[in-house]
Amino acid sequence: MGPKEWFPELHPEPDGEPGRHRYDWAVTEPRSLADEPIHRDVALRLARNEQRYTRQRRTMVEALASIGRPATIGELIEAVGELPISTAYRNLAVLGDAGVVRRVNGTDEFARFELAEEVSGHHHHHAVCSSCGLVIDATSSARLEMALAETARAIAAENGFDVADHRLELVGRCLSCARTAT
Amino acid sequence: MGPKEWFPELHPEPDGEPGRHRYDWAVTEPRSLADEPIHRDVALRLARNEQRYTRQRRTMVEALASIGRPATIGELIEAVGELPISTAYRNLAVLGDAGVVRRVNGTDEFARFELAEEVSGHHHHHAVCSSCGLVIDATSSARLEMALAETARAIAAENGFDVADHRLELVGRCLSCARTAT
DNA sequence: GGCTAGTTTGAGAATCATTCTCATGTCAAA
DNA sequence: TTTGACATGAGAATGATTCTCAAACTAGCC
Repeated sequence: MGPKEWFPELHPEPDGEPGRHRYDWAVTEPRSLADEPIHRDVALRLARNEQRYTRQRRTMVEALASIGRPATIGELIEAVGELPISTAYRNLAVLGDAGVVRRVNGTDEFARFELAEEVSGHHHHHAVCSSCGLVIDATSSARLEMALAETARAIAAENGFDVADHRLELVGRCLSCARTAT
Repeated sequence: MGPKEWFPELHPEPDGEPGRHRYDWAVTEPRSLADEPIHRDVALRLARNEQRYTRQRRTMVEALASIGRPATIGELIEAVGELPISTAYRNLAVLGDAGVVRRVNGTDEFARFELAEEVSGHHHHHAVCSSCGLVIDATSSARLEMALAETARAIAAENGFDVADHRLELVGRCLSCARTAT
């Protein structure tokens, strides 16, 4: 198919370098790659899987961190700005394998993604809006968390299931949908 | 277009009635329609939505009840025997609107369906296998259930979310996958 | 009994989120 | 700089779910 134009309108050739294009996802800034603890952690987890922490992936991690709740693919792409769908899904899969992001199933048909608790350092549960599908983080006190863990442990013992984790899901109406009657 | 053959190989014309076909979903047994409490309840809920409790739908409800855990479309079809996919999805939607069945999201890409707790009378939570996606019911003692409800209530209060329900999900390995290493 | 209106069904087409393909660009290490 | 391995982007493919519509059914009326 010959040398077709590849993303030319978004990334024109830099001046003085004909034939060479600029790519946002190039890993060209070693200085700032690990200047934040979270990025250092992500880079380490990716390295364990022999994966690179490219600029694209860093942008995605930062977008997920800034959104602060499980984000759909659309929300993630919007937050990042330029992000092809195929790359978004592929990198989410890579980050998922590395234990950096976790996939969250809500009530609608859209998958949502959030930073894993081990990366964000933010243990939480989820409140799901049964009307619009919005998922927000729900934190709890240490006392409540202990009761919940104890409950989960006992339920697991009663049912003979090899439980590694537990998740509490609160189903109801988000503030926006609660305002709009029915 | 024209009068094409419609499902002829599965439901041949009954003897002596040329031109007439037999359909499994026909509502032709009023006697046994409501002879069980659960069927009476389901019929009532469907009637509230101006929907009929056809034989197909009753078969689906019975299959869901007998499976005893959230079932995938494939499992449901297998349990029923003859059940077109389109009819299965449509009736699950109808039963869902009537509050008879509930959709359960597991860890894999398959939606699962179970009888609503109001119909089955069986309050429970779910244990999800992170390996194969199997979802089984997990019951808990009254004491644990109270602690869990209290926890959910407090978390909801802390986060200002209009919570109507809560669900606990235990993630781990099912017995079958725990046996098979890795 | 038959007739009519509205409902349910089944097969296949359509939808659409997600995954896959592959040519091309980029990185890291000699 | 060369080379091999990995990352990317556009589009095609996949596949669960939903939609379409003609045909078959039920309920209610005569």
